[in-house]
Parts: sequence; structure tokens; C-alpha cells
Amino acid sequence: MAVLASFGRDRPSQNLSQIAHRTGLPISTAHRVVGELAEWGALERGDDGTWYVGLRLWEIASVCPRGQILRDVARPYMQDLYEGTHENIQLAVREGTELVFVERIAGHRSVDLMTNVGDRFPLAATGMGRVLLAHAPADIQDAVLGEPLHAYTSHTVTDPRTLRAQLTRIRRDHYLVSDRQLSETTVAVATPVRIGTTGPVHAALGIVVTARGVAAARTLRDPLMRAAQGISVELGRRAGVD
Amino acid sequence: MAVLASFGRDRPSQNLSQIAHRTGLPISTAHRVVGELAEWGALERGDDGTWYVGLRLWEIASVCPRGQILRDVARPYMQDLYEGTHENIQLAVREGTELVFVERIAGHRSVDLMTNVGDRFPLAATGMGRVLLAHAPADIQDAVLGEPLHAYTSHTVTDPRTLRAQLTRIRRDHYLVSDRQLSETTVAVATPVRIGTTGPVHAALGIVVTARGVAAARTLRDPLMRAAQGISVELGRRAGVD
DNA sequence: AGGGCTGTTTCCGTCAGGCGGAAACATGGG
DNA sequence: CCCATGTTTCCGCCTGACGGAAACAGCCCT
Repeated sequence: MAVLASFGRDRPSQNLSQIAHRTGLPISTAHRVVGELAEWGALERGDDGTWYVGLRLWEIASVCPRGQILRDVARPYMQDLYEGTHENIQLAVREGTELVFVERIAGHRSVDLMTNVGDRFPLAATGMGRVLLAHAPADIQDAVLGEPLHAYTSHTVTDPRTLRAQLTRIRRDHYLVSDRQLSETTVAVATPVRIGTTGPVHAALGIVVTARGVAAARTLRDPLMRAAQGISVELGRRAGVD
Repeated sequence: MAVLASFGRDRPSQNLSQIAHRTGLPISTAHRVVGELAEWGALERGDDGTWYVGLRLWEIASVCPRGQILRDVARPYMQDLYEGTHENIQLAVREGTELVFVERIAGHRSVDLMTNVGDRFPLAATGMGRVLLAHAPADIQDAVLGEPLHAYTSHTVTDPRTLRAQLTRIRRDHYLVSDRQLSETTVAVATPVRIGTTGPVHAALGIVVTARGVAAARTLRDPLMRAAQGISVELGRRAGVD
């Protein structure tokens, strides 16, 4: 299990010694574990002898309800949204005090972001994260606001009181324009996705554009919120609520 | 490990007893294993007490080179292709004698297919599978052609000799129009994706349309092959070949 | 209320199979 | 040719996984 955990975005493929070193396991033990995982298909071996994550894991993960089902429902809406805007469309869920990207649509024309599906960020770091934070349980909010907030850019809100006020505003307005909080060159609009029209917040939908101004982002608000609405309703229908 | 394998598309969430029964493990053992997996994040528990695949697994799987990296590269091309056609765009790789879908783009307008990301099919069953089969090692081809071929529709090619001839034609033409082989209502165009312009075949790209005729599918051939070409070149560039 | 039923959780003594040190093996560069 | 680095195999020890059993928790039906 530790062996699987040693694979990350930064280290997509590694040799036996690296795995043993990273997990703290003796080489012979790592050798056996890797062999078992490989036999099952969770790991595969490249031509150069290094190990990488195999398709079996991909297959299992594809039935992850918080990933795949959400994706299946959201994808067509995101797709349509993309065609109307040609900007980066992103979908994320919360896990603990972190945000995890589960889907993204981007063609060749849109901004190149540093984020990928599967990536994690602190909730406070991104617009979508703040939307999720605004609707998270109190203990999660306290945990995030209790820690010092990292300033990614000169615009990042780092004062807990300001952030708390922003969370209140998000709950009132049902959307957020996040101006150069994570990167100096991007502005994001984000809005919650619920299960049904009034159910719990399940995910956040967002559009990321170049920082040519908040005004441009605002024009994207309505199509974004309409798409989120559509996803919410369909999720509710599938879950049998509303 | 058997516990993870017990989760499939047909069984996305199950309670402890079901897991124990499916894996053949005693309940107490299943209970412990599930607990460990849950603590790590590989499994999560729903409100109804059932277990489902968690986001940690999703995260690990997202660094699967045969899935994610391929997807990251192919996505924008598939996206552009979708916008030009508004048909189902699919990407698949081969694993053993099976085809695994790794990506799909479809908006609201396109046909509803029975296939999902992560699904597996026999290589001979689909157009994309036959493209992969045409470029698979000889032992794989022999294994597939040695078994009796299942007739999914009245049009399915089941004669090994005919299929072998088709494989030869695929290698010559670099594409295949597959007419109602898996379903009576769909026609597919498929073409290989290589690593670099002359490297090994790494995946298959395909478009699936309603069976309004082979002619319609043919018009999609050129944009499809251009997209596959683009993906191949970019994969090659990333892999440092060509 | 009571009892039966289904599913979950905890407990604990046993012992198989995982563990890892060490040595053999493989590769490749100086 | 030798040494460095990484991989694979071997095997004896011992620990922590195993699973039977019992307690626990809901839920439905009478």
C-alpha cells in the first residue's frame, strides 16, 4: 500500500531501489510487494525496467463514485460550456481540507494551467476550493482558518477574517470571482454543484481565464451557474432526491 | 487486493458482507482489510454504510502513464475533433487480448453508447480493438484468432480468415471503417496512435456514429487521421523519439 | 415488548507466511 | 578486469495476520 502511495505526479515511474527508499521498506520486501502488485496489474514495468502505475488501478478507480459518476454526469455540461466559452472548465471535489480536481476540459486555445486531474491543493488556495470551503462542515473551516494561509501571489487573501467574510459572501451569492489568488496570471469564476437543487454541495465547477481582468470573468458567471445548475439537477435525479 | 478487485462497473458500492462473499474472505478478515483500505483512502463509506472506491485510488491512478499521460496529450486533439464533428470521440489502449477505453468526449448531442472509460472489450469486438489487434504482437493475434469469435450482430465478422485479411488491410490503409460489428445501430471509424510518426502503436482513436451509413463515417476519416497524427507526434516529442 | 434475523464490530489464541539479512547474479562504466 | 549499482533468489525466524466465536446493533414481524 505504501508502495502505491510512493507513486505521485512528481514520480510517475521509479525503479525498485527508489521505491524501497521512498517507502522505507527493505529492498527484498519491496521486490516481493512490487511483484505481487505487478501480477495483479496494479503496476507495470517499462522497457527501461522502471515501474509505473498499471491499467488495472485505472480500471478500479474508474468506478470511484466521487470521480467517475460525477464526471459522467458533468462531462456533457462542461463540454457544452467549453464550446460556448473556449476557456478552461474545471470540476473539483473536497477531501478533508484539500481540493481534488476530478475533471477538466481544455482545447488548444485555452490557457495552459499548472493543474491536472488528480492534483490536490489546499482549499484556501483556489477559487473553487473556497467555494467548497464555504459549504464545508464547521470543523473543516476552523481547521483551514486556524492554520496560517500561504500567500501564493501578492493578491492572495491571507487574513482569516477577510477570508471568513468571503466565505459568507459565497454562500449568499452562490459564486465567487477569484482574482489572481493562486497565480499572477489567472482569474477564476467558481460556483457550487449540489445534489439536487437544494441538496448538499458535492463539488465545485469553475472557469479559469487569463488575468485580463475581473470584468471578463464576470461575463462567464451566468453560463457557468447554468451549467452547475444542470449538473446539480441531474445528480439529484440520479440520487433520487428532489 | 482481492477486495479492490471485487469492485467493478456492475458493483460500484457494496456492504461488508457482499465484499466478504465475493472475495471468499471470512467476514472478520474482510472487515480488517476494508478498514485498512479505508484508512488509507482507497475506500470510502457512504451514508448507507456501503463501501465504494475512494479518491486516493483515483489520485494514484491519475498518474498511470498509459492512462493519464496519453489522455493529457490526446485530450485537446480529441476536443478539437469533437467540435468539428459533434460525434463520439474515443481513445483506447490494448491490454493483453482486451481493449480498455481511456478517454471519451461526448456532448449532449451525440449518440449514447454503452461504453465508459475503464471498460474492457475483446479486441475483435470493436473497430478500435481491431486496429490495436492489427498492430499487436503475433502471439496476441494468434490467441485472439484461435478462439471462436463472438457474433454480436448479424454483421459481425466471425471468420478468422476474413478477420486476418481485415487486419492486413488496416496495416496498409492506417484506418478502418467498422460497420455494425458490436451494435446494430453504430458505425465506427478507427485509426492507430503511435509514439512518434513511425514508432510503435500505442493506442487507437475512433469516432462512433449512428448507423446511418458507412458513407457518413468515411467523411470523418480525414479529420480523425489528422488528429491521431497530431497526438502521435506530440507523444513522440514527449518520449524523445523521432 | 419480545424474539428472530441480518449485518457489523470486537476479541484473542494460534501458526502460517511475510519479513528482511545476506549472498548470488546481472549490468555497465571506467 | 574490477568495482559500483541495481536486481533476484534463498531461507530461517518470529510476528502480526487470520478467522472462529461471541458480543453488539438495527430492523422487521408477530
